[in-house]
Amino acid sequence: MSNRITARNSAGFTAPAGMTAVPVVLAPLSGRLHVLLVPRSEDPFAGTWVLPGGFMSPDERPEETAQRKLTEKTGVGAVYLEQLQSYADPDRDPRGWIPTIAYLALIDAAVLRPDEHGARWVPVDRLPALGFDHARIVADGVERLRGKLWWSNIAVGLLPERFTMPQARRVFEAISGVTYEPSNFRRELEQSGLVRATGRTVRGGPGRPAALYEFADRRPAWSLRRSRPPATVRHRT
Amino acid sequence: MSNRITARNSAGFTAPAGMTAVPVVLAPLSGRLHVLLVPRSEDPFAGTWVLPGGFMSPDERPEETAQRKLTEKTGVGAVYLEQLQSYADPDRDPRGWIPTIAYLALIDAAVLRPDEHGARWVPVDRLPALGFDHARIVADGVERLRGKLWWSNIAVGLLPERFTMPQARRVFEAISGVTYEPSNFRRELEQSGLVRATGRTVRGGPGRPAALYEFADRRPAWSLRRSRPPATVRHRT
DNA sequence: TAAATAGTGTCTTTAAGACATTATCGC
DNA sequence: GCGATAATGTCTTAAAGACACTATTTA
Repeated sequence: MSNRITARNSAGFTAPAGMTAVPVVLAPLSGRLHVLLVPRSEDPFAGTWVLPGGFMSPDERPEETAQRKLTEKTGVGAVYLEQLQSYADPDRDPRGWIPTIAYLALIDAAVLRPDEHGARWVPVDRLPALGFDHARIVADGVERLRGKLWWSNIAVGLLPERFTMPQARRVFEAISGVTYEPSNFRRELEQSGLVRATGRTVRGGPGRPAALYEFADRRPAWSLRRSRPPATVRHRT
Repeated sequence: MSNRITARNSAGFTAPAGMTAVPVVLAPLSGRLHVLLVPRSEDPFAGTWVLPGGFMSPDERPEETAQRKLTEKTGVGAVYLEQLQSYADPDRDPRGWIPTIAYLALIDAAVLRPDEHGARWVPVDRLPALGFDHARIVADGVERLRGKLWWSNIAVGLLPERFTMPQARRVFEAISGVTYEPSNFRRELEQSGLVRATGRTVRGGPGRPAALYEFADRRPAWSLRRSRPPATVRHRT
């Protein structure tokens, strides 16, 4: 027996049963990259963890759906939201033909709040079994974040407005899973053209005060670093 | 008056009126990057040029739709097909709520055939007015291709199975719009780890015969070149 | 003043830029 | 042998790797 939801449009053709949007919310927590999951109470996949997505309404742009679902589950807006990709195989959802558009959503680690609504932060390398094709979607989100980390200002979403080099370094390390040599890290990030010193410093614990930096542009942007497709012709006789 | 198509699912909710897939078929032709367009005869946008997409059926994976539409229009299969992204704003299609998934499709310049079915190759920097949001989709496709050119083996889709360095160089130049210095081009492409010499050569016109290369892997892969996120810690006491 | 943390300077290594030179064809 | 095209070699320049060292804080 199949109790799949079906749909038909006013021209008589079969239509998708619905359309969903899911944010893959990532944040570095205690040195490791985490993803925000919610428990699923209904079938299918009751009892598993899933991404906090939901159905789009016909008057909503998909980013709005992703943003709305995120806010409902965490109370925060995403600092950074970009489309990941769509998953539309006919059998990806047992309920019927329901394509989904996945979004990568990044929020400042500082504004994270303890779980409400049962939502939970889970390390991306320790995922439980997820419902639907959400494990694949999380993997795609992590890959995108890692891939763009040094080539764009995507980290805007993961750092506060002003931050120190060591702070940025710890965030980058949590995402990439490697340990950077501090002085080279500083040089690379400065040379990337993505950040600039504010001239201010912070002190707190022991040690020399750290200089505060900010992103030159908080809108999505690519790194200015020139590494580097092959040389173009300059002088040729 | 609105004659938009609407749809409702068996659970009583509004559903998308349909779902489409569109391939952005790119190929270098006579030194310039071209995109495959078809004339649109029906409203909306009758008389404009559009991408050769079409409606998905409920039992079809979206890549299959994109591939099928491509074959219907050109008679060839894509060598390379990757999802670009989705466009799902409620008002993107005057006919109704019809999200679309766009695909980047690359085909070997050698198997291109003269236009059939009225399809036409148009230089991407000389586009006429396109219907729907297809101008934006083409731009996104071109950007993706350019962005991945040196960092992946995406050029697999644009070159024959065996190719010479000058041949590859001309293809790369058509895509990026710059002129590469031949010997450095060779060095970079060899060092990328993406291609290897076959040991064979071709002769034809005048001049020294060119060595034939092939891609080490024809499946999607990233370049091995190490350029380069900052150094990781090696020796620390 | 010691421990802790942040920041600077610099030498080495590697990759890219810019050619000049050499090799091998068809005519 | 000559023009045409492909391939190799090499010197210069720039960026990344690998630290040692200096600067400021709190306890």
